[in-house]
Parts: sequence; C-alpha cells; structure tokens
Amino acid sequence: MKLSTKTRYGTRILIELALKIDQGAVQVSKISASQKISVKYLEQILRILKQAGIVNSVRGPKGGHLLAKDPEEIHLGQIVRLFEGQSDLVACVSSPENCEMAADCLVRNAWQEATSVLYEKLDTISIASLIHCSEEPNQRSA
Amino acid sequence: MKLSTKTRYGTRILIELALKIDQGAVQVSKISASQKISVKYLEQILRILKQAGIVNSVRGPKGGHLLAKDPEEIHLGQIVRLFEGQSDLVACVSSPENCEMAADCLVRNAWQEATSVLYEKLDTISIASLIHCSEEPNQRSA
DNA sequence: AACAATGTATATTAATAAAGTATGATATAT
DNA sequence: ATATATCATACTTTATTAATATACATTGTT
Repeated sequence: MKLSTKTRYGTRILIELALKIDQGAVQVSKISASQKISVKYLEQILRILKQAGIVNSVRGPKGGHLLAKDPEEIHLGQIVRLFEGQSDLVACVSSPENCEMAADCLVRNAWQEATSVLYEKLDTISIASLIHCSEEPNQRSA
Repeated sequence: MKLSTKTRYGTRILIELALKIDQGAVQVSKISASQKISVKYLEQILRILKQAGIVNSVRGPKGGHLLAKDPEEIHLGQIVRLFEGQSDLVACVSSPENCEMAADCLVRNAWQEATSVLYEKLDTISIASLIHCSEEPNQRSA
C-alpha cells in the first residue's frame, strides 16, 4: 500500500515547477539534474502530467515545461489519483464484478469509506501549501 | 496503492471466524472452501494472524483456528498494518535515510499526515461492526 | 534552408514484489 | 499406531513497477 515512484516524483516535479513559476519553461534536463531522475523517465511522468492538464510544455529550443494551473489549485489528491490509476484501496469498490465474493463481502464498504477519508485529506493539501510551509522561518536554520 | 490480497483475505478470514465464533476451532480446509482460497496460501495468512495474537490454533484432529480476541477488539487498522508491513504510504516517513532528497523534501510531512488520517479511520472499524452491519434487515432481500 | 535544441511517443528490458504451490515436519485425538 | 490436523520453509510463477532505448516531431536561431 505504498505510493508509486511516479506519484512521488510527479509531486516533486510539480513543487519544483511551482518554485520556478516566474522563470518560464523549465527544461527536462534541468529537472532531471535537480531531482536526480533520468531524463527518459522524467519525460514519461511529465507527459502524464501534461495530459492531465496540470503542466504545459513548449517545444523547440528554449522550450520546457511549466505549470498549467495555479499552485493553489493543484492538490495531492489529484496527483495521487492520476498516477495510482485505480484509486481505490481495493479493486472491487469500483468494479465489484471482478470479485466473485463481492455479494457476500462485508468489508467492501469499509474499504470504500477508508479510501474516501484518505482522498478527502489529500484533496486539502495543495502544492502551494507545501511550498509555503517550507518558507516559514523556523523550518531551517540560517 | 492497493491493499494486498493477504490483507483482503486476512480480513475475510477473520470475519468468517467471527461469524463462527461459537463453533470452536474452524479447520483450514473449511475456510479454504468457503473463501475460495487455496489451503496452502491460507496457512501462510493464518500463521501471520496467529503470530500477531489475533487467532489461536489447535493442532491435531478436530483442530483448527479460532479468534484469540473479541471481534469488537479487532480493527481494520491492525490488520492492514500487519499485512502491509511498511505501513506508511511512502517509505521515507519512517526511514528518511533511504531517500537522498529527504532533507529537502517538502512533501514528506504531508504523506505522513495522510497516512495518519487513513489509519485513524481504519482503527475505528472493528470486525464486529462489519458483521453487525450485514445483519441489518435492509441489507438483503428475502 | 539547415541545424541544433527541445519535447513526444512507443517499445523493450530489468528489477522487484506479490501470489501461489510444493515438500516435509510436528502435534494430538482416537 | 495412525489418521487428521497445523506448522514452517523453500520454490516457482506471475504481475507490476521502474527504467532504458530508439525513433520521431516541433521550433527558434542563424
């Protein structure tokens, strides 16, 4: 029940783009260097973020990627749902037909509720809030 | 970010044992038949549950497994923690040394909070509550 | 127009983890 | 004793995730 690296990387990428929001398009090679993620893997992740409308890209020389939305409007819930694909803790919540025990399964609804609680929490955390948190004076010395 | 089959199976096993709580020890072969899980796989899962003190077993003829605790005292949080092993959504929450970016990772605390919310919810759901829910009259027709 | 810098797309491989199976041992009621 | 059960570990298979490789498309600069 762990988050995939794509989810974690994707979140870090968005934070980097949010921090560099006034620098225009950021090149994949730059993100690769700062996040220590291979260029090719990064491209896959950025493509997913782009298709979801979270980032935009500019092709050609001087191109790169930038946020398509305000950091206030990007929440962890959206990112996790995007990368984890099947967003339920158990598949039968959204596809009961895949489990032959579904009709008698007393637990399904409980997993459903737990899933909801988790996403409700993740939906309250924006990229912007993560950044602001780090800017508070007590967080780091000197 | 799915629950493993061991977690799901384990939960169903505990429900079955709770429903048969007045029948004494239930044999692995019986559980295997009703839950449609292979005997050998089931034995692995039961061993984990036994080591955690959630079930007891009786060896030899007429042996089997039974709950070691009141169904009211067994909660989904405990089961999930038991089978998912590493209970955090991301490993760095409990082991920051595994991630070289940990010092600068703005997200770690957020994953931590989401994890907590999820388990707090799971800790409120007991095996007993799942069973009682199914006994409400409206759940099934005739 | 040519070129180089950049993103786009898909296929392939490698690594890891999960799921399931097999073999054999140990305990105990009868 | 013997049959019936659980206990323990090793192994195999399958699925998923992570990462790499190859080829293509777009665009600013000259």
